[in-house]
Amino acid sequence: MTDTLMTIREMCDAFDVTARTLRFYEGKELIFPQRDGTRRLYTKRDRARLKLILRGKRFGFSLEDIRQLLDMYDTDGSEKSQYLRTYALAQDRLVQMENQRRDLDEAIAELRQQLRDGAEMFAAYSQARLGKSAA
Amino acid sequence: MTDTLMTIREMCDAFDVTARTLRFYEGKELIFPQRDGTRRLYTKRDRARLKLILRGKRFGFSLEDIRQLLDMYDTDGSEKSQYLRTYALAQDRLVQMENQRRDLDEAIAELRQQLRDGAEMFAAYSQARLGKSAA
DNA sequence: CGTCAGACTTACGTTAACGTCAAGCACTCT
DNA sequence: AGAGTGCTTGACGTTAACGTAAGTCTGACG
Repeated sequence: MTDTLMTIREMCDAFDVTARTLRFYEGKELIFPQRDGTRRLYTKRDRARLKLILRGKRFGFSLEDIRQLLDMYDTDGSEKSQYLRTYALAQDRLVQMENQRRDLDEAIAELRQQLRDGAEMFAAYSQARLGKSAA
Repeated sequence: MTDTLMTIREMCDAFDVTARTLRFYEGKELIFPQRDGTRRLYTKRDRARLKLILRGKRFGFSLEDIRQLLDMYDTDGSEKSQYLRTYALAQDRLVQMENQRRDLDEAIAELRQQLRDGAEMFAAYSQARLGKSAA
């Protein structure tokens, strides 16, 4: 029943991150592994936090933002202002992401148009090599 | 009829970029302003290229990618292989952007869910301060 | 003629999130 | 005991796209 503590290498394999990354996150105070002498031992709590960190990164949050958000899952329910701050943070981020998506959509549309134009421009040169589907 | 040549400051105002940015792009061989002694004078061609550079940035291209793409608009039509390269580059970038868009969608959905969950978690604490639309 | 705004060159600084050594300690196997 | 493997702590390197500061120069104005 030693499965509640994991070595750094086990963590690397489990989460597909490097040891450097885990130490880096520790330096940034995102996780707090125990020590066996000098070696790190990661608890269930560390794993939960790491999961959230990686999810946060997928959201596009900075590590500093994530450090704040982690407290949202962490606080015991008595820290209302903390909740409100992180809630606001998440909402702001959501707005940013939606804007980003809009920009991305425009860019995609514009780029598609460019590709169509470009395709016309040099169609004569490349008919033999550009994929003519089933012909 | 001096309106075909612009000073660096006029360029900054016209395109909303800093002088440093224009010099930087020149260093990267993206634009090639003339000189009046030591001062830069930007031609119509420079303006056209800058417009494309800024558009490329909106697409998320790196400046190095953009330098390649610029040749797509620039070449005289005889450089077929160049066309094909930049065409492929643009298509790759389009795929990347569509993937990015998909990731972003997922992240937005997930974050929205988190916000809903979070909202429930501390609804009791914050009913008075969270926006209750139309009381 | 003095000076003052702008432009110029050169070069180091910045930010985020790690990567990549370097050098040293702790076990373990043989 | 020697060797090897894994973990540790520094600490400097990396990338992109500029920002910023220092020092010089030049032309126009009063």
